[in-house]
Amino acid sequence: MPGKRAQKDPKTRILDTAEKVFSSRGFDGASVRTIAAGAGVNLPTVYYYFGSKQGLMLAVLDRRCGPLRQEHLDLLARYEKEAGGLPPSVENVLEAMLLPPLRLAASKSATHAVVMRLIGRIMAEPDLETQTLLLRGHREVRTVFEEAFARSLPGLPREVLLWRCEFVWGVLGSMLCGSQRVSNETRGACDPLDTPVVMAQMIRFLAEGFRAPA
Amino acid sequence: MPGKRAQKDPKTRILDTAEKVFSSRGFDGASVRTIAAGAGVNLPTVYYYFGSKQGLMLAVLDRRCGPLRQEHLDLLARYEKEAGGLPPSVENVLEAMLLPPLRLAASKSATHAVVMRLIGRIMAEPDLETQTLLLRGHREVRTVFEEAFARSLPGLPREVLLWRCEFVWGVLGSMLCGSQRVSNETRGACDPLDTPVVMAQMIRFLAEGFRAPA
DNA sequence: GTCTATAGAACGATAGAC
DNA sequence: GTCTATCGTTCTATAGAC
Repeated sequence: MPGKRAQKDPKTRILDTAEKVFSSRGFDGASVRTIAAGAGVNLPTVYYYFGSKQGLMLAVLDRRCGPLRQEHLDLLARYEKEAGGLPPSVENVLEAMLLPPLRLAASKSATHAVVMRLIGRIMAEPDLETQTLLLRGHREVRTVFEEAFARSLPGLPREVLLWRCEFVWGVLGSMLCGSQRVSNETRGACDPLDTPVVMAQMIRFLAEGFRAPA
Repeated sequence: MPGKRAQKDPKTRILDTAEKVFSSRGFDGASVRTIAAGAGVNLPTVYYYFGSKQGLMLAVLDRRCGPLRQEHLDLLARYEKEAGGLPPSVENVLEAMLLPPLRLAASKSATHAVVMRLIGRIMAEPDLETQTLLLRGHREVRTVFEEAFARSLPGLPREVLLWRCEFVWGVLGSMLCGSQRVSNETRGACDPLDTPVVMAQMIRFLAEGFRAPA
């Protein structure tokens, strides 16, 4: 263990800074130089640890995606268990889907907050190849929730279910990357970083949508 | 009028190319040089007509936003008239909100198609000032639909209505800028460029959400 | 209005000393 | 592992001839 007040190691400082800068400027808008300066290291240090700008971006995502996926799965497992054999309610599945990212986005520790805006932004990533690469860790979670909804709504045709899952990911992404915009345009009436409120509003709205007849 | 088969004027060619390039690469990822080359003009010609990269982006948006807003208003007015004094159904308001951009996005004439992806992408624009500038033409349309929903759902508290409008714009944006992603991830089962299908799916889902009790 | 040429700065990435 | 220095490229934007 390092000294009582030692700075974090350079690799961590670079990741912390990178997720802030990528989050606020986007991948193209961020520069490795800015990240290096913010982390208090020299430019080649970034390349020593991460090889390239894209490698850095992937490392930023990988650091958060594991824990986030685990939160998703744990929450879903808890509701499945509470339902005891029966499928959990649509509301509960939605909560397992939405709460972990929204809670992270609203986290007061800025280092957790920004990466969620980043994830929202990836959904609008221009380059399809890059986007696919960045979303590779998302596929498993997608599938898990597709199946959870299928159990909760056994009558719903597969195609309709897929559409509705996409709608939910779309709303989530727009709340994650557009929290400032939403707050601005509603003159403060709606703040996506107010987790309890946004959760309640989203779940009520989306649950009814999911239950609409096909 | 120019000759029978004369090329369009340079200004138009630049705008056509710019909306393609901005749309596929994003604002930061696009370069003025690429746009100039694609339009068959030299680099300074772009600056002669549009002054700066941001000026070009604004011109690209302005060219489409007027007609699009008009489509929104015309469609809404038609449904208001058809309802004859009564408020139109939530489904009709949703259609007036969603159809013009989705139809444009699916347009076979590529020059109309791309700008819709671009509009979706603006919702994820990193810089808040730029985003506000780019969305300035959107405010009037936002307000019009807020009021239309308020008439169709008179019992709904204002705050809840604002949240639900944001959810709809969020879903729309994600379908506009993420059509390739959605199509990929559902292995072709859901194609946001299939206008009749996506309209039917969205309206059914979102209308029920809107009608959920507060 | 459209061109050649280029300024001036920032970029991603690397070589090589220590 | 971390540094200085820099390569080679690309960028936005402009000066000035025609």
